[in-house]
Amino acid sequence: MGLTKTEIFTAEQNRLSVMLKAMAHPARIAILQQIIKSNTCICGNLVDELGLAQPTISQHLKELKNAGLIQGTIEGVSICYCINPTVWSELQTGLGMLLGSYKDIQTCC
Amino acid sequence: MGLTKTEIFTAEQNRLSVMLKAMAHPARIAILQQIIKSNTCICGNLVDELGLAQPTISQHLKELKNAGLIQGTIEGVSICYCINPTVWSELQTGLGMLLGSYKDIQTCC
DNA sequence: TAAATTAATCGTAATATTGCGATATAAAGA
DNA sequence: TCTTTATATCGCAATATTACGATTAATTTA
Repeated sequence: MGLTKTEIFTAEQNRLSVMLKAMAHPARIAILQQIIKSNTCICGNLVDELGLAQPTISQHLKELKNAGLIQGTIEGVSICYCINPTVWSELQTGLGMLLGSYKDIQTCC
Repeated sequence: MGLTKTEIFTAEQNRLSVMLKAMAHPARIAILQQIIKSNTCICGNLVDELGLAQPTISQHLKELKNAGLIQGTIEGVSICYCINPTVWSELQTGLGMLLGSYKDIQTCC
């Protein structure tokens, strides 16, 4: 298989899982942190900052872009990436709902 | 390959990515929601609630347990699963740092 | 126009994930 | 003890992910 059965879940569950999967890699977490830190929008210097090859970085950027978390605009020869504010707040809302729904009161387990 | 280069990232980045990967599947999101909703700790009725086979559910539970997000205690014949409060708050902190570090002020992209 | 720079894409190898049928394990009840 | 019930594990097939060398595409500069 290797194929996720998305049809038996809600659109919200599938959407959140797509965003989480995009973030579920140390390189992509590092990329997001870099983009946020260097608020001038980072370009291809990610290859220098992280220790991964250029095609690998490019692929990780693509996945973040596919999930909608980041967006890129052409800036001359290089490309300027930044957080997509809309999707970022969608992520915050979705995660907030899930994480916040648990209240540490149960004495069950 | 298929193998993540964890050695070039920080422990925090790797740890967060492990927790996110555990959550990055609609079935596992659904399982977490069920566990939280039925605060009496859910057991094997997940198989009925979700439309997945028993071995598949068992495997998803294992991955959530491996990431530390849930814990299970034997309750007679069945097993009682619940959220691990410590790891849950670790996750909230880690995600809060990452998500909160972005301020929507940039006019860059 | 030619060279340089930057980033995407192609192709491939190694490994991981997903899903499930079949089977094993372990505790409870007859 | 034998059966039932609840889960875990094994093994497998299909697919996805990760990483990167080689190459391509696009833009800027000489």
